[in-house]
Amino acid sequence: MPELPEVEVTRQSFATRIRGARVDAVRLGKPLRWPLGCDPDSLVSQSVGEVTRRGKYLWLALERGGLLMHLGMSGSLAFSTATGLPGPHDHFDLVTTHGTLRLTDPRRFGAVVWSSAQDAGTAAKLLAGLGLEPFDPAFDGAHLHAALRGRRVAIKQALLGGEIVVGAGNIYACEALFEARIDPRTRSDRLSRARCDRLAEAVRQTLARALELGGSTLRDFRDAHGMAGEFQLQARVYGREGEPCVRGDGIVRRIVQGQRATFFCPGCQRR
DNA sequence: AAGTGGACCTGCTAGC
DNA sequence: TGCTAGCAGGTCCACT
Repeated sequence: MPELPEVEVTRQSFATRIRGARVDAVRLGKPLRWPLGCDPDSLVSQSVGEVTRRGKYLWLALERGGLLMHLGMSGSLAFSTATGLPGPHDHFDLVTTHGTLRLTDPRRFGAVVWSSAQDAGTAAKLLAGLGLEPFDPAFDGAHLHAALRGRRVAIKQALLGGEIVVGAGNIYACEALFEARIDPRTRSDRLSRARCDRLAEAVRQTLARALELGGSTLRDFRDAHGMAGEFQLQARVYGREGEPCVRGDGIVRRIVQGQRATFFCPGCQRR
């Protein structure tokens, strides 16, 4: 579910409220993608610091380390002072003096991983090798062009890979390629510098716009206040197979790349 | 090294 | 109405 905008919207919706709280209890549900990596009780009494984001990961700083959180495909976080009894898909509760942070994740591709200040362990491995943040000024056409050199994969898959730029998942990768008028099947190393300029800009614009709108609500995305996003109303190609292109250049097609659906307009998106 | 496909898990929906 | 196949926002890992 959550791509960068959804993760960032989630972060913003509880970061300030949880800051300075003290952990009272931790409750675990079913196993997530990775084990927590510590005794849950060892988190109790630690105070909560900043909540930051790297790619689609959230980092919740605690006194002696922190928690690296990922929402996977179906995860969402809620932060509330009136958290009810856990349901079948509630797999992590961080009960604090300011409220309870709860991860709900039906498919359990998400994760919450402890990382101590001394030994970052699994968390460090997960963050290693991530590409630039899309809003980092260093992410531009020149960077993209250089990073794509020698890569023969389709540009769509290079964007999704996350080693060049993080944050664009399946929806926003499709949308950004549409904005940049680039065929998602284009071989990465065949993109001119000028097209890389356009694509880098399109990635930033697409993510920024989704962020302003509060993220996507493809199914049931909610931020930690329970607010729905509105980007779905803005998707120009994603999920629009068979519909006329909004530019009027053809009919939106659906293909499969790397076992993921890709939507694009063969009329205005060129190789 | 880069590319490919499988794996993880559950819920929803389209189609029969 | 009820069952089943197929699909879903991510990304790690093993293998070629």
